[in-house]
Amino acid sequence: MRGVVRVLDERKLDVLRAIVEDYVATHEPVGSKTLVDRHNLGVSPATVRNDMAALEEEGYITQPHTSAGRIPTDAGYRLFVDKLSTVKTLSPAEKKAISSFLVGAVDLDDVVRRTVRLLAQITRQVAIVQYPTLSRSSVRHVEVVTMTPRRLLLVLITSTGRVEQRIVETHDDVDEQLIADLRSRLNTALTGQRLTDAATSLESVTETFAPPNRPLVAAIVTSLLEAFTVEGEQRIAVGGAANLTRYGDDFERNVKPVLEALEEHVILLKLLGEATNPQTLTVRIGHENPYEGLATTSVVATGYGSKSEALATLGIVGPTHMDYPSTMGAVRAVARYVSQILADS
Amino acid sequence: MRGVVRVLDERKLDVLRAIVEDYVATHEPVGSKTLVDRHNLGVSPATVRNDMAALEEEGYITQPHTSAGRIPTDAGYRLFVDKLSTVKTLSPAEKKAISSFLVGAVDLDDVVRRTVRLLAQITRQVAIVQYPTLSRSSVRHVEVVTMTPRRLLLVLITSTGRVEQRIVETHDDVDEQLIADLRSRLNTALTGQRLTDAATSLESVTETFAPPNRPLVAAIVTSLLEAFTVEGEQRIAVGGAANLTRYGDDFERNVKPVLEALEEHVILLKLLGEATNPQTLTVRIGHENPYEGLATTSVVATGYGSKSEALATLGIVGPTHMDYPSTMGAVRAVARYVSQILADS
DNA sequence: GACTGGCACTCGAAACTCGGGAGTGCCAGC
DNA sequence: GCTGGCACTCCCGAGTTTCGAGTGCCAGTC
Repeated sequence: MRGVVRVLDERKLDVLRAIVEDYVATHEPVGSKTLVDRHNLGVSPATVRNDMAALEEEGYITQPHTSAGRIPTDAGYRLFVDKLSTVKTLSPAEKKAISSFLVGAVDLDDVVRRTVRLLAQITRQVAIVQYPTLSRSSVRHVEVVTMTPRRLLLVLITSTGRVEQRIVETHDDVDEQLIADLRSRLNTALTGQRLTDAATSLESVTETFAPPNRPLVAAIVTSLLEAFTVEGEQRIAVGGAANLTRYGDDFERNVKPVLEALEEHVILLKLLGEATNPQTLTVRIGHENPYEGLATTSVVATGYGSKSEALATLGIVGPTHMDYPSTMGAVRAVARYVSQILADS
Repeated sequence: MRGVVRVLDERKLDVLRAIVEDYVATHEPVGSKTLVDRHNLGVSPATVRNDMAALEEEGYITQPHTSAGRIPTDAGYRLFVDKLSTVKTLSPAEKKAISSFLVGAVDLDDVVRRTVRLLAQITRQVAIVQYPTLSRSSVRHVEVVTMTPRRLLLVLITSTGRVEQRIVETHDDVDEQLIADLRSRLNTALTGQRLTDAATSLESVTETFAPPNRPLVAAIVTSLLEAFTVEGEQRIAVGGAANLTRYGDDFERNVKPVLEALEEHVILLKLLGEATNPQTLTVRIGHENPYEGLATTSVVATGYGSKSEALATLGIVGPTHMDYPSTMGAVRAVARYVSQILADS
């Protein structure tokens, strides 16, 4: 067990880096000879073999079977991401493509849709974008519309441009005058409030109404409260599932669980994790993921929103053998551009 | 060529039906012996072989290779769907499951989301649901909200409960009083109007404003017009992509084009086709589809909405060798329940 | 001590062979 | 018109062989 604490020297790290890069490019186990041929390591295959034996001992690479080349382990990728690579910055052309893709969005939905598409396209992975969190935004406007005499539609517009709707069924026909009254009182009480604080303000609104009207008002208030909290957090957009075809074979084991996970937005939220600011990239590799179906999968995510606090998270899901430097660069760049668009000019 | 017009007798049709049912169940070419064993056709394998030869001559079945069993062609499925099968009605338990799945939806988005999920679950195929078409609905309410001094949010609420949003950027700071004025005039002019007719009403609204304000009003009107038309039609929800794993192998050829098509909502809209009333089921089999990537795929779709006119279309996409009677039954049933939910009780 | 060339060994992938069996078409007979 | 019989076809899977990339180890060199 002495070997475990041994410090890996510079060249061994070079070898690991070469292995990761090669494997990512070819998706085939890489042997000592090929490695020396393709990267100019300045040493002989035999030497590389020794280094590889050491790296395997440390758990950074592994052999699919005896007498095959090596492939990186999760730990190998982790070391690569943390120490051996630098996030690639995009070319000016790519940057331009991003911004031209995002301008012209007509509303928040459109921004999110375009972002998903863009992210999927440039990373060639599955893209996931969370809608701006409600809890950090404030009330811009509340609208109450009568659909039928016994059916109301509540519309909540937040400072982030997100629009939430709720249908409320009532037992008795509602009075238009009362609705108008309610609408104005709600807006007076709520406009500008943070959603998290709005709950208390809502209660006091109820009390300003005459007792006979209380049940109706209470129903509406309850519905609004719902809109303020749980449900809203969960909205997510997914795109680029067709990129899963590039996973290679072993469809059943690799692709199926991913497709299943993509249907479960709760799982996706866990995958994306806590929102961070756009400077910080979260990378989860293989088994580090909180969902076992994605053991052959990595997630690259980051927050977006204003500089001071992140509104929500976006990222991609792809095979562990992805091109981390490029992918991370793309995710970060997209997050920054979206933040800009949302902050407006 | 005489054979082409020959009328297939009763037993040959029985044989075709048996072949389709067997192939759908096993996904393996079916031979004369197996067929006689499994279905009690009352004749010998040799006789069935003669019938099969005739059916192949007519183009309803084919052999993957010499000395293998037969599989149905697109034409075979077509005949099966048109003449040889009856749409399966759901069991009471299933019906109950459907309605309990759909009640409790909080808004239109929620209805659509739940419908997609439900449809995918009971058909075990990929489900597609189009949002209620805007053109057939009318304006319930228009809201204009100031986000920042130079940024307005338009919210359009339709009679079908659909909520459209549009962001409008202005060159100058806008006057709150003007906005309030605009809001009320817009609502007076538009509320109750069909979206298709709203365009003309909008123009007249512009003219009621003083010339200095016209540019701003025009910008808003333009944006509203957009919301009334194109973009809105295209909304679609997709779910159940994980069911694609059951397509069997030949992933590259079968699954990839489907995944790609699912990303292209324009293609999906074409696939779903014209909205019909919930009584009429549209089935497109294999090459009948307007998209060549889906040559091994069938689409079962129908309209939903009120009895008199369909609001939009929903349906499923699956391999041509699907269980048509059950699938068609499920699609029809879901469409009816959704129609009910939307029409309300 | 670190690196290298050489060498025997391992073992999966691909090519090949081959028999079994499901399925067919045809034909003569009932 | 249906049936049993029969010769024929040809895919599939199991078993076998070959091939070669890759390895670990060792003795030799700088």
